[in-house]
Amino acid sequence: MSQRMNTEARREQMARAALDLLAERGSEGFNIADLAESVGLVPSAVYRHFEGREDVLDAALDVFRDRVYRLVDAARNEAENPLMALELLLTRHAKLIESGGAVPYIMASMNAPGGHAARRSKTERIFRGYVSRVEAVVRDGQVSGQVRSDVDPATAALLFAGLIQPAIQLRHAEGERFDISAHVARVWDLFRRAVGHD
Amino acid sequence: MSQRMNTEARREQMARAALDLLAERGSEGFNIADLAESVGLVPSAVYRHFEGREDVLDAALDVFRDRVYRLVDAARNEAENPLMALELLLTRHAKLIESGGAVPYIMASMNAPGGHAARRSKTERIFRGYVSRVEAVVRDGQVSGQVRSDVDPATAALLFAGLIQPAIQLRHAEGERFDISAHVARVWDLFRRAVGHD
DNA sequence: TGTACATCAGTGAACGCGCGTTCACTGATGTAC
DNA sequence: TGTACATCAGTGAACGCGCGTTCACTGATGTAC
Repeated sequence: MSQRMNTEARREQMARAALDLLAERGSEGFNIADLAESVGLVPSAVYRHFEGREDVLDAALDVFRDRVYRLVDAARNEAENPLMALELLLTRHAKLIESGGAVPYIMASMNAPGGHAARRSKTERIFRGYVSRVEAVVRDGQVSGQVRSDVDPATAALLFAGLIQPAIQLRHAEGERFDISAHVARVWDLFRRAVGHD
Repeated sequence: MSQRMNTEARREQMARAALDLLAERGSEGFNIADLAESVGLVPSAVYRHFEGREDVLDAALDVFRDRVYRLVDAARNEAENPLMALELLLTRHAKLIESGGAVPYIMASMNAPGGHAARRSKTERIFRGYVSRVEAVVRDGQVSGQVRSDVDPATAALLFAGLIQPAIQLRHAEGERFDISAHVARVWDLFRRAVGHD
């Protein structure tokens, strides 16, 4: 028998591990056997802590949501002004992509059609939550005068989300050869010019 | 016995049908039984024309590739100048999304991690081909003077790809309530400001 | 402080469903004479 | 123009693998007295 844990701690651990697997292989490739192995247990042990596969994915998405939202909130709190908050958020996304962190890949894969209906609507809610948080930062930028007042915040927020998504894909395709940080720096210049003054 | 067809015609028909199913349900939800049904045949009939599931998906991606590249080429040929070509391409993407066409959804889902290795590398090649075609249009724009010469064409092309991707996702999430055409018009203004003069 | 008992996380064997795939067959269509 | 034959697209039953899920069990850990 492996190391015993109380069910709350185990659920947490498994949800995190599931998120990592999700990032690597997508929901299509995610399976209970691999999840169990990644935490050193046997497949049936998973059912001590989750109702089933979908329940695991649901918990993984909760972890994902918390991480993404925290990423935006942290950037907003730490930066001196709204535009710098967005720049900080963007470079942190880039860092996560470089280090193989799960968050960006999941965000990218949320575009995919199909899959479990409830799970799909959950990822959509998470994405909308992300975008509306970015939108709030854009509004801050308008108040502070950094962002032009004729810019539609919702549109700018979606544009911001679009700065990273194709880059994630190229990174996945070309690996190390694609310099994410350099790309992000260049695309940030374009974004600033799009929403800023002059 | 259903309507007989020679194998070339049937392959074509099935590849197209497979692309539609792929757009609706993703590769995860795609299955041979539904494909067969959608062309009025029995599952085993599929194997008269394809080696197996992956072979079907491969053929569907060929159809997809041809359509996407043709979309870019057509916009480039029909428009008066490079910037108008990109605008035309963008509005056509929007139209396709509105009408539920397969192309945009597949493009979006190409971000997803996991899946068959060969298939994945194929979608990556297709995406790179798309981006490099857009990049060529951006270069044209620099030659014609519409696009600033300090803009990196590859970066601008990725930014362009990012204009549509998040919109596809919101459209999927919010359905009719999300006005894609209006969004695309607004985000185009931002893009033009990002890469154009003043 | 030690013993008896209850709880509950982890195990391993087995089940069963979905689904891709195979194969011997049918019968329509096109070709040779 | 009609008959015999070859070809080959479509059929349906059956197979088998992968994988999610169940369940009776084990034994570690924590609690009551």
